[in-house]
Amino acid sequence: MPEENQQLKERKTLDEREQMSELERLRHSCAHVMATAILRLWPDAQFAYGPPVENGFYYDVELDHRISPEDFEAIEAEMKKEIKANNVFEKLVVTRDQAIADAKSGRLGGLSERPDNESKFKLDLLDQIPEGEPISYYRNGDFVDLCAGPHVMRTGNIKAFKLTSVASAYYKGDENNPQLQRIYGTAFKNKTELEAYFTMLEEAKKRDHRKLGAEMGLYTIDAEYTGPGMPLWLPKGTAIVEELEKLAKETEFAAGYVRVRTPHLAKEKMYRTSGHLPYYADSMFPPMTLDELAAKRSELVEKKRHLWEHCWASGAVEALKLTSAHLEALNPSQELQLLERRINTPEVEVSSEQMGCLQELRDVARELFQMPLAESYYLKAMNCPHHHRIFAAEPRSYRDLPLRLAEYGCCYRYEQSGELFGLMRVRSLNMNDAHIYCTEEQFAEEFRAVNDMYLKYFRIFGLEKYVMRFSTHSKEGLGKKYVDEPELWLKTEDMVRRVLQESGINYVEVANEAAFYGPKIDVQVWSAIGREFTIATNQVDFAVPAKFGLQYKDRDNSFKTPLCIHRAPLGTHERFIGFLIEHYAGNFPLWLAPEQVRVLTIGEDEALIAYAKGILNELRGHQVRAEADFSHDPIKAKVAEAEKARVHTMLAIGPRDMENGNVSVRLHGKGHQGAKPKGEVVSDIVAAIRERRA
RNA sequence: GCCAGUGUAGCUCAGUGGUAGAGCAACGGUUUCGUAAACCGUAGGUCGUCGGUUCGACCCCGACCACUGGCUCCA
Repeated sequence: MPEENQQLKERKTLDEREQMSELERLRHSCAHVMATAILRLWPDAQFAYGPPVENGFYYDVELDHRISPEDFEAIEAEMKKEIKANNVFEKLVVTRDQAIADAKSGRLGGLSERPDNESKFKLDLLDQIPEGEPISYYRNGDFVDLCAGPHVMRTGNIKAFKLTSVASAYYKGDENNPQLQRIYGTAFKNKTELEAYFTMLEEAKKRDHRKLGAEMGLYTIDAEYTGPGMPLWLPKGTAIVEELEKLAKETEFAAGYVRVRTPHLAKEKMYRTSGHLPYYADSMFPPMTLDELAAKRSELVEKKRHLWEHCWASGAVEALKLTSAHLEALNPSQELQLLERRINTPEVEVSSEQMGCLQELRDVARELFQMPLAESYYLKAMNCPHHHRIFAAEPRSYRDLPLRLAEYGCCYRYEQSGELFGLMRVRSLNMNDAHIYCTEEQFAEEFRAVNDMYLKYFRIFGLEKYVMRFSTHSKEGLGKKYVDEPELWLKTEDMVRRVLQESGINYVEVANEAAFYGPKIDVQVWSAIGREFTIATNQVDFAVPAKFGLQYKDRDNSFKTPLCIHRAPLGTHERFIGFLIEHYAGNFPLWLAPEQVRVLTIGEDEALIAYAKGILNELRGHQVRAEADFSHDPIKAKVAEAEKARVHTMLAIGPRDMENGNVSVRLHGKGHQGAKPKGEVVSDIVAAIRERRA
């Protein structure tokens, strides 16, 4: 099934291919033109896949020469020649035998036949084309490629294109396959659209959370001392973190959640029991092994080895009728038992010297056996097992359910080094986590309530576009990728599907991407500039509570295992704030702004400063994050600095304001709002924060 | 983890096989001013780290680290 899915994704049906938009045709055609150009420069190149993608196209190529952006100019120049030649994209339908012969001659994905350089990827692709499906080539000039099309009419139709980047990719996405160079480019109907696209990219760059995060002093990543992927939250960033926590705590409290706190570490047994270790050990930090007796232990092991040797030499072991093969198979407990038994069996005849040696050996073996074992602790990569143990901490009745345990717990995941990305992919993460334990009857309602909470958050943050990706299991993965409970899977997935349908949530179903313990829902949202983010996840767990033996006593006095819903609507602080930075372009609404208000004085009159301080203190008394700028700079400079720092509200105070009991208000990015009575301004600010106004 | 690219002051960037430069920020002073930047001065860098080549390396070479673009992964 995984392979099948992969292929479905890569190999569109002919019908689907006919659906290609005009822009996709153009881009796919541009990929052929790029291949043509690359072959002019490096005739040995072997091509694999070259599809259009969301923002352009790519072509995967195998080539000894490492293509770098410095080569783009030359490739683009060759592409321009091919475009200027205005060759027709000509479709040729061939027989399978013909295609195989052409691939073997190196003709497919080439400018001519290439003896000793067969079109190996094309041969493999041919193999995947189902019997009976027509096989076609597309030819432009000398370049002939195995391709189902469709294409634009002529190479000259490509009016605006640009190569953008080079990356590597495994053939068919499988790391066991050869690694190919993937050359990315994009193409548009005309130059204006191409330029608009690059302008949009520039915009996105300006909103990049890494750039804004540094500029605004929200967080820093100290790879040298703290470690890569482990952000340090600076005071300004912490202000945002804590606002989000406050929002989550208030929302969850109102929805009947209770809060818990759990340690960052747990013994190996925790993750053995939960079943996470076999699946995720690689993405956890390696365990810390606590063994205070390590030195003593190795000393005893050494001593025991010597004693065994001595016993062998003295013949004591033969007297016990033991072979070395026999001994090697023993574990410490068996070893000890065996020694005890033989020593205490009267009919075994050994000399007193031999007996002394055996007894000494037995004593060492016993001491070793009785020593406490080393303990391994893992940094927690998820909160669920800890919460399960809280569930297990006391007897539970059906009257206690649903039990909703919430925690803003810090987890640690050993993400692959190449995977780290600003705040979006980190190794230390704070999750807005909660686990809801409920009965099967309660499940639908609980699940619906969780979804409602997501929608509520979307409104607060002004997220208009979202989709919930509902991931289900595959039969083939049962017992491998997924716990082997076919009926429970189907039943639970049905429940989830029904709730999604009934509550009119926008969702898509994706096969084969569930968590190992149950179906999951990933929440995708789109930022203000239309970039997609997966911010949250919501999972059903029908397996792990049973592994921990979690039970509640039902009405009929029988014990039952609860269902568990894992949910994290705000995902991790890290990713969510990274998303918000881009979404708001760093211009946070008042309630989230790190610096909500800055009081700016005009002039340095003592009475004026005192008046300004009064306002500052009043705001702080209301828990408003307010700062002051009483420096010597002219007001123009103070305003410029505050605007640059993205302070939400600037209160300028000069002699005129003081005389009238006013302050003059300026909003970041919105300019001067005029002077208003002091009290009115303060209560407005406080109300806007309380209501979390956009 | 894999492939490729990048690494000069807190930030944005110049620069050269022969002792490192600018603007902004910082600090000190002058300026007393009404909504995006008054003026003068001072200080700030083992040019990512470690090795190699060289009379001499920030520059050339190698390894490592980090970041970036992808791939793979994502409880």
